[in-house]
Order: sequence, then structure tokens, then C-alpha cells
Amino acid sequence: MMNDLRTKIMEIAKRRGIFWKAYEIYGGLAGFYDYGPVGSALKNNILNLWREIFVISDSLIEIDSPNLGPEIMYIASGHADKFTDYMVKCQKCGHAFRADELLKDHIPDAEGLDADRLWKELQAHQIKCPDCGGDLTYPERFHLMFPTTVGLGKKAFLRPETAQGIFVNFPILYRLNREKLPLGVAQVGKGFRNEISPRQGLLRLREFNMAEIELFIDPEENFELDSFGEVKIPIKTRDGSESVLTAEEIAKRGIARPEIAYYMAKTLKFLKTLGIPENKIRFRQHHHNELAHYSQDTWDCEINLSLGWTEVIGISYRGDYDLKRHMDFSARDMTAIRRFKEPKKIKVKKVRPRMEILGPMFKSKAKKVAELLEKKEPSPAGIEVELDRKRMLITPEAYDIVDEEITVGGERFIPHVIEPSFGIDRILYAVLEFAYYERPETGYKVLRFPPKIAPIKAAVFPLMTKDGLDGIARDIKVKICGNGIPCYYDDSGSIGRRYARADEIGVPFCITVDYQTREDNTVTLRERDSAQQKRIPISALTSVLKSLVEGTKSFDDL
RNA sequence: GCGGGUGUAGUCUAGUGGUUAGGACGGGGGCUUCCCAAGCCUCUGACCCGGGUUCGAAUCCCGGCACCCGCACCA
Repeated sequence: MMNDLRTKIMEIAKRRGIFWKAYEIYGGLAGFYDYGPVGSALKNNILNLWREIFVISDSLIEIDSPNLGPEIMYIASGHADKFTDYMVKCQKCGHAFRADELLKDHIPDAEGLDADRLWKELQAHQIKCPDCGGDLTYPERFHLMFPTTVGLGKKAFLRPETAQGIFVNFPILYRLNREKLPLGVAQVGKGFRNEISPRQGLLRLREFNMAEIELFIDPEENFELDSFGEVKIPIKTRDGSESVLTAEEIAKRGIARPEIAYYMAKTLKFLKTLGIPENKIRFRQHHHNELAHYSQDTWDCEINLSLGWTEVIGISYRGDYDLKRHMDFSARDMTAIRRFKEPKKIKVKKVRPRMEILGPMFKSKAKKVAELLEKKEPSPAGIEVELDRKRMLITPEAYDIVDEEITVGGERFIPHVIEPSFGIDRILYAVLEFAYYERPETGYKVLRFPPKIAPIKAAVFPLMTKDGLDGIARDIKVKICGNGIPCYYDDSGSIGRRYARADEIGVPFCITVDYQTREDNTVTLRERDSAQQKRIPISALTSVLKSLVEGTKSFDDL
């Protein structure tokens, strides 16, 4: 049985337009969900908070690159190779193995083989389950990227992470940052993974929303945690021990880079602002065999949901893996410069051609020969150059070797990367679980979103749909919406029913126009969680709502 | 992918071969000075899809799709 809370959330999500299975009229498609009006507003609000905390406050830059990328890029990134594997399973014990791994000792190059060949080879060599000796299944393709073709047969993949779109653009972005590190680049977008069996609604999707940061750093630079060093963070290290340490303490021991601790602290702040209780959050370090092919150290931020500790964010230290690979495959320069405090003067030995000898020897080609000489390392016998496809040895009397002093402003290196990667759908689901509340007296459902991320901030009701109350209410609604505050009007059913409806989609503030409004131009403002009301002049409504939503004022302050 | 379970209005559900598929909640329209899903009237709306068995299928059988639980997988 599906657990209780999840059932309730799925039910309310569908009924009230938060999210639902996509393509239902055609029977659905596993791993794909639609966000409804309430859900997509909630998602936008979560993303805006994310931008506020991670992008704007740290002056990162945000880019937006395509979902579809060429095969070569994913060969470079390691994703293509990683996912063309064929898997076989033991029919007896159920363990899965890479088919080519099993054949390694028998055939030198088993990697490129197709399923039929692998199957034949497995049979020919009578290979059984290494664990229990059971029979193996027919090899099955195990490829988590969605392949497609672009134009006339150019192979491409839907991106499994937004990260690659940032890495391949590093040279441009580095220049746009005036060639300075650290450089933090954010990207919000879709990722696609062809999961074998998507389950658990929003928690395991084939197309999902992610928000990623690639922080490019100079590994030799120190990183200051500043005020975030004090933040207490619950962690579970690789060895299984759990503790609560400050970011500073974490940075000092057992962590690849202090930036990871910084992002832990910020992530904690982000999740708390979303209404996730602190004691439901922890950071778990990956075991070595769990690490992705690009990662040197990864910490998952997990939230204790109704179905147990669930990974929602991964913070990885990717080293220079990605830039190095793209540099190798594209032959583009992916380095940054580490400028010396003082330009260094270094002595180098240089070849200086003697034109008075080269001139008569080579006539009009002399200049060309001289240029070639300057680029080469001298050997005692002379320097070999190639001119017009002929190799020749230029003997030492045709040049001098001089000691030259040159000034060097810095040295080039491949930046390292720290990557916090946020699973937005999972975070949104977590927000729903912790916002979900049933009023004890009545059992009525309430989504207690923090006002800042509530999809709809206010609702306006006329107590009665007559005597001009409805007109006043409509005017108020228009005014609030006109000020950029999402708001709706509702005059259907009893007043209690309208409050209840608003509670179910987490509207934090309800405004009711009653008979007193006609006398003194005040309305009641009801706060969702407490169901308390206060009278507010209509003229003050929008500014009051703004400060309540922004959190600069609380309802009690009114 | 394997094993087990499930699929009826927007939601929750009754219905085990035979009238027009029943209820609750919701939603729409109205009435009632109506502040926390009140009351009354009224309307709205469903058998996951495709085959088969049968005089007749929501019900039985087969296939597909989807969901749930467990296993496996999860860069």
C-alpha cells in the first residue's frame, strides 16, 4: 500500500491542480508529469527563491542552454560510453552485471558488441553468474540517455544534466566574467533520464526540472566560508557515523573542498525557507563505489519524507574532469590564468637565427627558416626543420643560443568545479509533504506554504453576493492583481466553504467584504494557519499584503 | 525487467454475468445579513484501452497501458 500521506498528497495534487500524470487521455506515460496552475506557480516560486539565495546573493551568472546536445559532447562528458552498456542478470540470484565486463577475460574487446554477439559469446564461453553460478539472461541495453537524431541523421541526446551546457561554454563565460575566478554559473532547466522503472510520482521522473550551479575555482586558492562557517549541519559520513558539525568543522575534515560545506549551509537555509523542518534534513556522503564517473566527492542532501530519507540535492566535487575532457575532445582551450602577484621574470634559452648566414643559404626562404628555428629546441648537432616537405638539418653556426629574460604574468591551469545540483520536483514534493496539514477539529486540509512561495497569495470574498458587496470585492481583487500579487475572487458557496477551498491550495490570506465595509471601507483579513482575522482599511491592503508575503511583517504585527 | 496487488464521475467509493451503474464529497446555477466545507432547490459527471467468451461483460479470459508493494537498477 502506498503510504497515507503520499496518497493524500497525490489526491489533493490532482484535485486542486498542483500536478498529475501526463498524457492521461492516452493512458499515460510513465515518468512524466504535468504541473497544473497551482503547481507551476509553486515551482516558479521555489525557483525564484533559489535564484535569490544562490544566484543573486552570490553574484553568479545564469545561462540557458539547449536540452539536446550532440553525441560528441556526451562522449567527451563520459555519459555516452557510460550508458551504452548491456546488462545481464542472474536468473537465480537476480544480480546484474555488465555483459562486456564478464567477457573481458575471454575476448579482448568486448565493449562494442551488440546484444546478439554478446549473447553468443556468453554462451560460447559458458559464462555463469559470478556470484552464484546461475544462468544469465539475454543482454539488455542499459542506456539512461534518450537518443535522437538531428536533421538528417546526426546523432544527439537529450541532456541527462544541465551541467554540460555550462562546461562547453566555459571559455566564453570566463571571458564574460573578465577572466576571474571563482566563476559561478547557474542553469535552470529540464533533464532527461530514461529510468528503467520510474516510481513514486514526482520522485523518479524521466523528464525532470533541475537547478544546477557549476562553481569554477582555482584549486590553489583558499575559500572563506564567512558567516556560513557557523551554520550547524547534520551529516552522515561515508563510514556511517552521524553528527552535527559547523560548516567550518566540516570544511576542516573529511571533505574534498570547503565550498561543499558552504553550499551545505546555504542549502540548509534554502530548504528551511521552503518550510522543511531542519531536523528532517541531513547531508550524506557518497561511498566510493557510489560516486559518479566524474566525481571525487559527493554529498547528497536528503530529506526525511514519509517514504524515508530521500535524495533531493547532490553536491559534488567534479575536479577538473569535465573541462579536461572537453579540452581533449574539442581541442579548445579550457584553461584559466592564475596571475602572479608580481609578473615573474624568467630566463629562457632562445634560438636567435643568424640571418647573415641563412640569407645567402636560403635566399627568399630564409625568413621562413628563421621562424621555424625559433620554435625549435636546439640539439648539439643542430636543429631539424621541415621546409617544403623536405627535412634538413641546420647546423649550429647558423644560429646563436642566447639567454633571454622574459616576463610572465601568470600560468594557465584547468579550473576545478564544485557542483550543487537541485532536483526541483523532489524539492517541490517535499514542500508539499511538510506543508500538508489537517485541522484537528475538522480534518479539513490545509497546505501551509510559507507565504513567500504560496502560489496564490490572497483571495477576496464578498460575504453575500448582493447589496454591492460583490462589486467592492471584485474591485479589490483587480487592485491586488494589478499590483503583481496573485489573487482570485470567489463568491461561490458559503463563506466557510470558500475559506476551506483557499486553504487547500495554501492561500495564506483571505479578504472578506462584509456589511461593515460599506460603512468604513475596511475588510477582514484572515490568516490561513491561525484562521484569525483583523480589520484592515482597503487602502492599506496591497502594501500590507506585500510586507506579509515578503516576511517584513508578520500577521501579529498588524 | 521479475513477483504480487490494483484500475468505476474532478476526488473517495458501492456494485462478482442480467432494468436506466448506486452513494458521498466536489463543481455549476439559484434561495437564505452566510465569517470558517451550514441548510434547501436544481443541474453536472464514471466502468483505463483493445481483443475474446457469452443472447448479454464494470464483472470472466487474453493482451496493452498506468499505478501500488517487494526485488533488482538508479551516471
